[in-house]
Amino acid sequence: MEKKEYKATLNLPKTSFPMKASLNTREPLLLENWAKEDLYGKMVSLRKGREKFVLHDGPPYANGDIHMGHALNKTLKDIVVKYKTMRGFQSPYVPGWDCHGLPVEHQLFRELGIGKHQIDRRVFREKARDYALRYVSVQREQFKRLGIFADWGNPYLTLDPAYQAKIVECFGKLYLDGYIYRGLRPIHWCATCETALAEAEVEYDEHRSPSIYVAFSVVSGLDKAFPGLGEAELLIWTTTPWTLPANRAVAVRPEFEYSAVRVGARILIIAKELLDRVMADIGVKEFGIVGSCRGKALEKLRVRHPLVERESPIVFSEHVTLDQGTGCVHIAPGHGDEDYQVGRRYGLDVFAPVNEKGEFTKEAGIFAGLKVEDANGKIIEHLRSRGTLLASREVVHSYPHCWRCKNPIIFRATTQWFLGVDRKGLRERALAIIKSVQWIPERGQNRIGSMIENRPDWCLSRQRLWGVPLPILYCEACGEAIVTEGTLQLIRSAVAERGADVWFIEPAEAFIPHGFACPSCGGKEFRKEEDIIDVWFDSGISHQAVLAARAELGYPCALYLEGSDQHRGWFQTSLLTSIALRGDAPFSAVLTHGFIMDGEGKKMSKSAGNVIAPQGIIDRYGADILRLWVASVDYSVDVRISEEILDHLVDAYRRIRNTLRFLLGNLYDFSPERDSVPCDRMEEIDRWILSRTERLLAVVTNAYERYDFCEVYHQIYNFCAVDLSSLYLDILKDRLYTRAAASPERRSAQTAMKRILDILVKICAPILAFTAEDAWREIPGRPENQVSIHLSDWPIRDDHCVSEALEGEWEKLLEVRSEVSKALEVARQGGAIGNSLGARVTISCAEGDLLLLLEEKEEMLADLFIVSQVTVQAVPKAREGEQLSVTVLNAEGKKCGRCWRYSTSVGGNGDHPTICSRCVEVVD
RNA sequence: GGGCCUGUAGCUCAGUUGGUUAGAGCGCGCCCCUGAUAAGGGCGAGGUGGGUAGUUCGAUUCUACCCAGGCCCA
Repeated sequence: MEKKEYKATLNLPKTSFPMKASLNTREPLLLENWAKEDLYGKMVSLRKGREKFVLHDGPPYANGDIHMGHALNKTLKDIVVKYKTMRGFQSPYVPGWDCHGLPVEHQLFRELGIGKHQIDRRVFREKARDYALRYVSVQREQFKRLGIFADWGNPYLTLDPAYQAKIVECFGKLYLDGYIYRGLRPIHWCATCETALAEAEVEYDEHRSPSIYVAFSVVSGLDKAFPGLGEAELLIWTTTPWTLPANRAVAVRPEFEYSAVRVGARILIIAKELLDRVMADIGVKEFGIVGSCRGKALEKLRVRHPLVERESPIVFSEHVTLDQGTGCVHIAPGHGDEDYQVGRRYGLDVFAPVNEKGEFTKEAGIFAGLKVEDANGKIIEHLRSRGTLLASREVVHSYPHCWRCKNPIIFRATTQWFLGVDRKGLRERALAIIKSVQWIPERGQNRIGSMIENRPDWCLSRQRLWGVPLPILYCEACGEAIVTEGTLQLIRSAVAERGADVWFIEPAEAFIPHGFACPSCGGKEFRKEEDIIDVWFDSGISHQAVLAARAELGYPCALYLEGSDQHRGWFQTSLLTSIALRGDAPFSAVLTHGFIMDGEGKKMSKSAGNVIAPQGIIDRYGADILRLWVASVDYSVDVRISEEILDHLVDAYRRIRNTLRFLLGNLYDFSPERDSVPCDRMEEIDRWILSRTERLLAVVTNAYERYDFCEVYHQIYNFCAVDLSSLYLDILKDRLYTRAAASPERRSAQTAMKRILDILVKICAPILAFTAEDAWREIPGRPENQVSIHLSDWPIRDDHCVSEALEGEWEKLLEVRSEVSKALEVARQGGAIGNSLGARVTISCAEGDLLLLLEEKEEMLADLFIVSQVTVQAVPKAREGEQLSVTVLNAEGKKCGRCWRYSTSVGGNGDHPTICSRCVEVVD
């Protein structure tokens, strides 16, 4: 027989699982196939009656294409859902979208090229609805392309009439339960957009403001603090002179020390620690301290308003600091949140003589009609003329701006509707319930806890167009707010039937029960509230509109999974409403992830030009590469992505894919029922790798349970690269290819490979959703009725082949193998050998346990080292550290033309003069 | 400015309850193979552990400050 013909007698790998993935063309075909099979539907129905694990989707905003943040978030969710499904849970996943709110309004106004007052509300709302629905469908297709399994045909949308009705219902219930109140309160207000802004709608940016020092002369009580001083002035510092007309107090800190300082003809009271800085700032070089006291002693003082004829009290506030200013802080409860809080404590008047356009009202006296920004100059002049101005300059500092129009905004007291966080002990209950929720990572508990502890009441009203109306009516006669079971019932059913637009179509009477009269004055005429509800309320009650409303889900659910910014957003709004409405948290656990950064750890932005979009990654590499990236990073902190990182993932993917391919390729003639070899009759190395594989399964399963996907990734990857590719499979080639196809040795290897493949493909499946599916379909002996790996069960651990002792021995053998490799490399570099099969290795080992082990395993060492011959030699006990030495010589005999190993038996058979005796047996 | 968080080889991650020469895989360099072949294998070189100061016999691991970056808030 010729050399070439011997090749035909080998069992070389065969598989239709291609080396080249071509994910960008292959994945869409799988998606089509999954859709045709209704895989999501099957996934849910397969687990009917099983224990539930519901991950509740936080609704992304229906605006624009999805970005990496969306991709990360949805992929993490999908990994969880796929894993839990394989574990046997019923894990339905209903996706949602947040459809109302300012972003849609902004985009739409931009597209239409008009402003808030230039369009009919009903016409605008129709357009807004179309706009949101357009992006729902854009994003839905983009999410599907990522391989996310979800109830795409039946998502939840906050603009659905049923959802809107639930918003009305929840608001109504909270109202009737006493959580909602109407109050005058300063809020962020954009005078340009003429609207209140939510906290999330405020951006901080540099702004140039006046920086002035103003004296408030003490009119009474001075003797108590500074006996005998006669007269003095409290010095304050502010960057918003326009808030001075609304001044209602001056705040100090009781524990600070205050000095009375003579400056020229006047005596100023300033916090002692800030004295030098203030004097330098107002340009005073000479001054003398004439008295000193604690802030506490200032409490009974009254001071004269610097602009108008009135008096202000001194109050205490923790927010007075020594960072800047004078230690005396001007308080305008109508124009600042902290001021408001202080004012509430002291019963101060919430005064804000500024209208919605940012102009002073007639209550502001001589400043009436001026825009507040423009009034600063006039106010400063006025102070100067009254002799109360000590210094005036300008300062550039961080200042709130409107996220839409980018103009500086103001704090302005307006009538708003609030959810009282301290009503009925809500805050305290929330703080307690937080402790019973599992936060992943744990620091999330601390984070949301301190936020809830400090958060102000929730302003629920918005002066906008696109949202659900506040279901409140007012008596025309007396202004009484009307919210009753009766009105709510009418509103709720009208909204459920016709959508929230009905509020703006029908007259107020449509929502008034027959014969109803104002309980306060008996009035019969009513008008509707014009404001809408904050969109955070929309998504915040999804636990009622979705979890509680859909039988397949259920309230509460197992997990919320969002970016860490949602500690202030959705987690909190969901928690507060859920506790108020149902008395408990809507989730058992909350998992958060970080944000996407570029390769340098900087945030992505158009202007920096470092944006990487998911669509680009999918087009170039495929969704599985993106999914693998998601799994590879530690999402508990910010994650990075760059071309370099993606390149590495492509390499890693290829390694995993080729490992699967090699396993598949060597199982083409293996029938599990017919050919499996029981564990006790397997080759030792096969038992060893099975032991390792079971260990991998245990470690990976545990990592999935902890949502530690990057551990999963590293374990799988290292197993493929190290245990399999460079070791086990490399050694196995000889046996697989050259032994008789049905020999026990080869079947033993295949039995192991089949088990490895089953496990590997399944533990990859939640991550490599597409690749695992393709590989799985190629596995021999798979039950025909299972249409998808995603409908299969998680592997059950088989302890039969697990052996600590065996793994322990092998750890030592592998150390020897590493020594042999080094020696082989030296021989190779010296040109003595090429392929390691050209070598004969002699191991000299000192007497001891290792020697005994090597002698025991001597027969298999040549296979283990992939050389032709191995001899183990005992040497006398050597010095420490020189237990082992390896000698490499050319192999004995001739190279077998079939198995390529060197053997003295080559030439021994007349019929087959070019092959070794072992191969002769196989060929004959 | 405040709260929370991050900073270990080019990359992704380990680890150290303070203790001998800080690990893995990839990438990189050199080499081998050509029966996983747009694959496979071997060897090797890479880290002042963000910086400074302190506590300690000893710090990457503890403390303070600083720098860089992130989320949230002001």
